[in-house]
Amino acid sequence: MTEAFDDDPYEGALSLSQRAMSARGTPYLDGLNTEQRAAVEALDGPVLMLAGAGTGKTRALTCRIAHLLNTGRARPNEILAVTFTNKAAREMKERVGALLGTGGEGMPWLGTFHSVCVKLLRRHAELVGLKSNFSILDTDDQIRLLKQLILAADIDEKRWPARQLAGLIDGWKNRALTPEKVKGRETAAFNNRGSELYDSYQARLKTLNAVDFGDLLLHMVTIFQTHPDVLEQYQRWFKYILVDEYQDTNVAQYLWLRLLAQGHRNICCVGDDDQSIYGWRGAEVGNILRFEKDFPGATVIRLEQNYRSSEHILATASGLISQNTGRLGKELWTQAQGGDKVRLIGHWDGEEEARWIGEEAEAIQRGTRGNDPVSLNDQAILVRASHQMRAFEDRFLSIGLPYRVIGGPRFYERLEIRDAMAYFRLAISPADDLAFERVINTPKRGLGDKAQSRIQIAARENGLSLLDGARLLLQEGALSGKAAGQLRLFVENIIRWHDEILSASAASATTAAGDDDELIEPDAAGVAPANDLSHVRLAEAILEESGYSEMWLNDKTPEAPGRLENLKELVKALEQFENLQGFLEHVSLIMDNDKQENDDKISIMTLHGAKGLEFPVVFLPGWEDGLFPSQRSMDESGQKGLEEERRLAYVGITRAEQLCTISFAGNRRVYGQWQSQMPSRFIDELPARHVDVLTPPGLYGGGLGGGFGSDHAASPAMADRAARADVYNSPGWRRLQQSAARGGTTYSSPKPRGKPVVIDAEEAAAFTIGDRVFHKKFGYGEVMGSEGGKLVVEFDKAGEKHLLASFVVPADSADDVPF
DNA sequence: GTTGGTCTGACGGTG
DNA sequence: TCAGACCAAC
Repeated sequence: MTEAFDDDPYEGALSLSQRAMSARGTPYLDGLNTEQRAAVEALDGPVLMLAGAGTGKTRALTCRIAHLLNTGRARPNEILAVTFTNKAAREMKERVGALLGTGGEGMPWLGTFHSVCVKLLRRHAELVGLKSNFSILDTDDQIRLLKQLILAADIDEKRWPARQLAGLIDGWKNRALTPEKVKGRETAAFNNRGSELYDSYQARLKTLNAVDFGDLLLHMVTIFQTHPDVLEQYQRWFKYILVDEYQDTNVAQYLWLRLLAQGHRNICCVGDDDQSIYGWRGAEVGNILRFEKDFPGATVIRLEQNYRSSEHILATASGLISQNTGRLGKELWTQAQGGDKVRLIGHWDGEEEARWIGEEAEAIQRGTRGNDPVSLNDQAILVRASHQMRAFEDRFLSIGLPYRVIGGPRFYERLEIRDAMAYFRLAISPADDLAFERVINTPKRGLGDKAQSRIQIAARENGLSLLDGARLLLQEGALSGKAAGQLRLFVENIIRWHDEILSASAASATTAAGDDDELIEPDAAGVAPANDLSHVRLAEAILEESGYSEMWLNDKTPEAPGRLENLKELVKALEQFENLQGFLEHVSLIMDNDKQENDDKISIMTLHGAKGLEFPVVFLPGWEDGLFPSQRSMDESGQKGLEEERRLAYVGITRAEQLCTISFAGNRRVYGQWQSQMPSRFIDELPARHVDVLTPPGLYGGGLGGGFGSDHAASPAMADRAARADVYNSPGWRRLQQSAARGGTTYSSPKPRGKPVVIDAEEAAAFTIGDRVFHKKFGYGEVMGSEGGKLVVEFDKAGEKHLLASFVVPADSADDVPF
C-alpha cells in the first residue's frame, strides 16, 4: 500500500521538452499571475496546487495541459486528466482546445474517474470475470437487485431496507474493500450478514455481466493490484497525470491514482481542502492533507488571489471557514474593493422567503435596487437540499418568473425513459434479467407475480436467463392460454429485435475495421453522429411493437402526453449515436441533462451542484439549524459533519461575485408538516462587519413582522443599525443562539403551557399542552400542541412526532395499558 | 391479475 | 408532500 516513489527513470526527459518549448510560442502563459504561472510551469514531479475558490484554478489546469502538449512533453493521449463531473471534463476539453486552437477532441484520457475507468475496464474485463460488454447498473437497478437478495436471505426488508444496504456496499467500495476484506468487520446491520449480502451481490453482478458505479473504480484497483504487467503498461503510458478536485477523492480513487502515478511520478493534484463537501460519499480530505507525505519532494503551490468575489463576500466566507479546524490554511485576498456587504434576512416562513427572493430577483433584474440591472441568468438560488426547490418553483410559476432547475430529476431517470431503455437493453442483450423483469409486465400482459416467479424458478433451476427460462416454460406448455400467448409474443419480439441488431452490427463491422493505435481509442463508444440511422428506426419499432407507446397513448392521466413527448425526445437523442450500444453507455455514464438554453432564467440548484460555478447574484435560503447544517450530517458525523456543512456554506458564499443574500425562515414545512425553525448557527459565525442585516424587528419577539422588506433598502445604513440592534442583541436571538449552542433538541418555538389541545370531537381536550404522555414505540414525551388533527409530541428519545391522539396515553397511566 | 384506496415512512448530494 | 407497500374488491 505504501510503495515509495523513489526512483524516477524519466528525469532525462527535461532537455527534450525544453528544446521543444523554444520551438513554439507560449501565448497562453500571458496574463497568469506568478503563482498560476508557477503551477503551469512546474511540469515535472509531484505537484499539489492548492487553489482557493475563484483563484483561476481551471485556467491554471488547462494552461498546464496546453503547456505539456506545446512543449512536446507528452502527446494528447499520454496525459491522464480526471475530474469528478462530466461538466468539468467537458469544460476542460473545450478550454484546452481553445488554447491550442484545436478542436478539443483528441484527449482520449480526459474524463471523469468513471468514464476513464469504464474505458480501462472494457479492455481488461476478463481479469475480474466480466465480459467486455458488461453493462453498468444505475442506482435504480442496484436497489431492485439488492431487494431481491435481501428477500432471498430471509431478512426483513422493512427493518433493513435495500437503500441502506446499497449505502453500506457503496461505502465499502469507496474504501476499495472487496467482500473478502469486509468479512469479519461485521456490524449489527442486516443481522450481521452485511458482508454475506455484499458477497452475493457481487456474485450476482458477475452472472449478470454487470457492474455498478463503485465497481468501476474497485475493479480497476483490483486489476492493478493483482496484475502488475497491466499496471506497468499504463504507468508507462500515462506520462502526466492531472487530477481536479483532489479533495473529493475517495480511497479507491486515491489508490488508483497512486498506482498509476508510480511510473513517471508526474502527478499534479488540484484541490481546495476548504471545498471538500463529499465526505458522505467517501471522499477523504485526508488525501489532500497528506499529499506531501505521499509524494515526497512535492512542489506545493498556493493560488490565493481571488478574482471572483467582492471584498465583503470574500471576507464573510473567510470568516466563516476560519471556524474549521484541520485546514491546510490559505489566505484568500482580492484587489477588488467596496461593493455590497453580504445581506442577511429572516422570514416568517419558507413561502415568505420564496416570495421575497422572487421579488428581489426581479428588482435586481430591473435595476430598481439602486444597482445596475443583472439578468436572471446571472442570478442563482442555492439550496442545501433539493426539496427546498419546490417552494421556489411554486412561487415562480405563479408569478411567472422564469427559472431553471439544475440537477433536478434527470431526464434519464424518468419512469418512461427507464422503461424504454430496458427494452433497448433487452434488444441488445436478451439475457439482461433486470431489464426483463422491469418490462415483462409493462405494458400489462397479464404476467403478474405468479407467472413471474415461475419464470424465475425455471431460470434458476436450469441456470438460464429469465428470457430462456420463459422460453422453456413456453416449450413445456406450462402456462395457461392468455398469459402464454402474451409471453410468447414478448419473447419472440425480443429475439427478433436482437437479431436485427446483430445483423446491423455485422454489416457495419465490415466497413469499419481498425486497430487500436496502441492505447488510443476512438473516443467513447460511438458518440460520432452516424449517417446510418437504422438503430433509430429499430428503437421506434421496439416502442411500437412492444405496445409501450400505445400504453401511454391510452393513458388518461395528465402526465401521459408529457411522457410520450419524452419518449420522442429519447428517440431523437439516439440520432447522435452510431448504435444503441453506444447510446446506452452514454446514458449510464453521462446522464446529464443540462440543455443549452438562451432564455433569461434564474437558476435554482443545490449547493453541491453549484460547486465550480459562479454568479454575480446569489441567494442562499434556508439557513436554519437542522436544515443547514443538516441534522442528518451532524447526527452521522458529529463535528466532522458540521465542518463539512460549514465548508458547504463556504462554497455557497464564494459562488457570489457581487451580491450574496443569506436568508432563513422561522417556520417551514417539513414532510408537509409545519415546523418551527431556528436560524443556522452559521449565521452567528458570519463576521458582522461584512454583513447587512435586513431582518426587521420582532420576528421572534412579539408581533410577526409583515410589511418589512420594502423600505429598508432605501436607507441601508439605518436599516442596518436598527436591524442589527434587534437581531443580534434581542433576547430572543440570544436565547435562540444559546439553545442552539447547547445542541438543544428543541426546534419548536416556545409554546404557551396549559392550553387545551382540541384534537377532534371525540378526543376533545383529552390532552393539554405540557402533558406527559406515553407511546408504545416512542416512549415518554410531552405534548407541544396540535396540528392538522394530530397531536404534536416532543418525545424524550424520539424527538418531535405528529400522531393521532389515540396512539398515546397519559404518562401516569402507561403502566395500566396492555400494549 | 388488476385496480384503487389507505397507510407509512422518507428528504443530503453524484457518477 | 409523496412514493411505495399493502390490502380489499372487482
